[in-house]
Amino acid sequence: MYKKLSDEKINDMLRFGISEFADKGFGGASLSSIAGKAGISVGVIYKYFEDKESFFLECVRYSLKDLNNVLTEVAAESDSLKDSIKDLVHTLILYSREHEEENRLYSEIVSGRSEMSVMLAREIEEISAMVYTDLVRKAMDEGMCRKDADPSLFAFFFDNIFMMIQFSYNCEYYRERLKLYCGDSIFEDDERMETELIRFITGALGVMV
Amino acid sequence: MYKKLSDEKINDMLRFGISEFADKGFGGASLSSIAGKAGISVGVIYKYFEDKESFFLECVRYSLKDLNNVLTEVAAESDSLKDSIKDLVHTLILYSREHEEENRLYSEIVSGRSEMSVMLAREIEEISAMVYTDLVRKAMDEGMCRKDADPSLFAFFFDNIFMMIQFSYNCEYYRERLKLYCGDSIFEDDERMETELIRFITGALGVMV
Amino acid sequence: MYKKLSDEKINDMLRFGISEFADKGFGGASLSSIAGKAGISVGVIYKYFEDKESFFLECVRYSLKDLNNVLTEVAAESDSLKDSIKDLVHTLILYSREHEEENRLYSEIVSGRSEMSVMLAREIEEISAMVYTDLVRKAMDEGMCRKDADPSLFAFFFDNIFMMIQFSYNCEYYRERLKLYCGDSIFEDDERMETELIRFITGALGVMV
Amino acid sequence: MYKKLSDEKINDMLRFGISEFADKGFGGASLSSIAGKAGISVGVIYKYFEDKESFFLECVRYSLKDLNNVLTEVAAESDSLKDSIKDLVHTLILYSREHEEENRLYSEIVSGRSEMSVMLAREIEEISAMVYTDLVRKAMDEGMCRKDADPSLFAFFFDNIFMMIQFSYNCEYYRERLKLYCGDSIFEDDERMETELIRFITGALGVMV
DNA sequence: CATGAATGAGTGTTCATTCAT
DNA sequence: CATGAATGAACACTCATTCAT
Repeated sequence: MYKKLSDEKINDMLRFGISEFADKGFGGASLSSIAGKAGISVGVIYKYFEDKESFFLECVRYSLKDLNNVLTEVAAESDSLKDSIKDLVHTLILYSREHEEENRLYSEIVSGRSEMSVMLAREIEEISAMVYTDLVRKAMDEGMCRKDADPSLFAFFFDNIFMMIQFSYNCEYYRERLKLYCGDSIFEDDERMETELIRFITGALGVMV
Repeated sequence: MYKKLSDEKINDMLRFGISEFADKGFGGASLSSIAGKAGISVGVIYKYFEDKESFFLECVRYSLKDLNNVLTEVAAESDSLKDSIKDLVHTLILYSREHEEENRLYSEIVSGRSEMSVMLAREIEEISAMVYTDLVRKAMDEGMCRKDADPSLFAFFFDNIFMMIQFSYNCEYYRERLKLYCGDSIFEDDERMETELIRFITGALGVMV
Repeated sequence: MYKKLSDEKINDMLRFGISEFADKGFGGASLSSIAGKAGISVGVIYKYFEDKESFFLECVRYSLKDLNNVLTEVAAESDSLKDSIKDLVHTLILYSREHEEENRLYSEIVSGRSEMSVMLAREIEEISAMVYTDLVRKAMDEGMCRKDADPSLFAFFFDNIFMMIQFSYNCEYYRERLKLYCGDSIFEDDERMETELIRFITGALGVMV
Repeated sequence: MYKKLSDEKINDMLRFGISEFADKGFGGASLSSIAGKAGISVGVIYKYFEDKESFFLECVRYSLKDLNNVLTEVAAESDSLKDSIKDLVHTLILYSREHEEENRLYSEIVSGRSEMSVMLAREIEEISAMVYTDLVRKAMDEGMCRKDADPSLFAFFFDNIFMMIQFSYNCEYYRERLKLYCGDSIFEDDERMETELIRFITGALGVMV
């Protein structure tokens, strides 16, 4: 009670929010359940956020702020397209491994049907869309990959696979689906995934060796 | 799973269920609204199904039973890998265009968190997993594509892109995301999508010309 | 539970609604408290009414449908203005005595500040406004009362007193106020009230003897 | 009832309280909104008052202390009953015009159901009850009006009309009701109201000319 | 056996009230 | 002593589920 929620509690509020939204979806999540788990009162959520939607959005932002940044930073660092892909794929798999909840929340929002969807898509995907497209375009200009690609769509396809990898490590349906293709062992052999993914993408882009 | 009541009514029950679940999601859908639209009583849903979730699952099965079959049939028909890809991509885009509801429902289940995810993934994805993997394996055996591919994972990546295309034409978040890459015009230029997708996939698989 | 609320229960729902709204006002009344007292579930109120406001309005209508009708009928029955006033006053006091709850609800709505106010005023007051005005006008035409009156305003003043009498028998503040003027005994001497009220009004209207 | 804090702030607290209670009613008013507008903290309200109701009562007292005093002073000033009535009616209409907030608050309390109703009625109505009764009694003694009146009840009826006029200029329901009798124009013709009200009352009291 | 009215637990949200700061 | 963040009970309202008819 009483004075200023400790930073830790505020953090808990968001963490348990993320967890609940990731598990039950926006509609299924209950604010009082979140408050209970975080050891705060329902009212306090409304001190910090306008309503359930605002709170959800903040959870999403808090959760995903690094997600794509990590990848876009990696994309910017490497010199050649080839290295970029290698680093991206490596980071992607690591990230998928280490951010279960964030990735499940991500999967939750992409299936949402509210007006938030448009806003969130812009916020979350805009930068990576630009970065990946530039990556492809630059490689084309520099003769580092096939010349006949449509950079926007190739970047899009490429990002599609990335997105699906994240889900495939973290969301039940996707996990099971990956098992159908590769068996349980795939979850214990990240190197295999990494190698093949690099092959697939460099092949698609016609990356020069 | 069920017995009497005019077949037509049972059909309506499922069709309107599909429509409502696709539009509003599992949580947002209301059984009485569905019953109302189908011209039956709520009670009858409970005669035929255990609870909302069971009914939802049956709607999903009913809706998606052809979804991937269409693609697997196409995959089986063509002789060469190259033709298969061409036909698959063409069919995929057509299908994405013409089965809005099914695709939105598909997106609803993949993000779902029920214990049924495992069962559903098997039911829905098993055949295409096999077919695509075989397609790649056969092409490798016949020397029609690169030799160094892992057929399971390459089929998986390839199916991932297909899945994302379906969502990208039908679900809000994904649609907005595609716009970020290509602008609004992409939704009026299916040929562009088709061409580039074929290029990307044939490139990735190293399909021989 | 289960099939069709008995007519008695529906009646209870309205009666306890009236009682709660009369006691606590629109804002202060609680639908679950009403449901509890009436021995029904909250949900059932929503089966019968759109929302709290609709339910409130129905309670008001149910409660007040006779209120002014009683008076307007009396006004129509008598031949002379003098007799009308006598009968009206008599009926008014009887009614004030016998319809505690209705009168308290009436007092509740007149102090309301919602958009309902305008609608309710029209529904409840329109007929008596016309009847009383006509009563005065007719008496003027027939030379039964003073000629210099403004029939609309005289009818209005006259109805004002009627309204206040209703409140003065049923609402705490008004009751106490009446006591300040006349002492407790006034509540045990309806004849005194009746006689004086007739005198006051006939005097005001200049009724010919 | 309270002690420190700059007098100005205490004043603000009450003034904004009055305004909020008049606009939204007891239930609708929010203490933090009032505190916010008055530039104080909610806590300070609780330092000075037991709870919301006590604060409300103090607002009422502060607001209404002059309300009836104004009229009772006017009643005392004039010599003849006739002049008194003229002056009272004139002042009443002016007051109704110029004290919207106080009058709406007045209407809020009279319909209130708290245990304080009794106390408030005494505080607010006692003096005018005496003054009006004396006015009538004195006029009777002096042969300035009819002899057969019951001074208490005649004063009561007369004050009833006054109260209703106040509400009819300021409260939605009552305003609409007045419109039903006289049309919108009545709100732009105070002279008409004044003239007729004087006629009605002098008639009722049988004031000698 | 279909019906759909009734149930009641559960939701988001508000706000009077408390008391650590 | 004023502050205002935190509390939590209370509200209107929804809807999956039940079972008398």
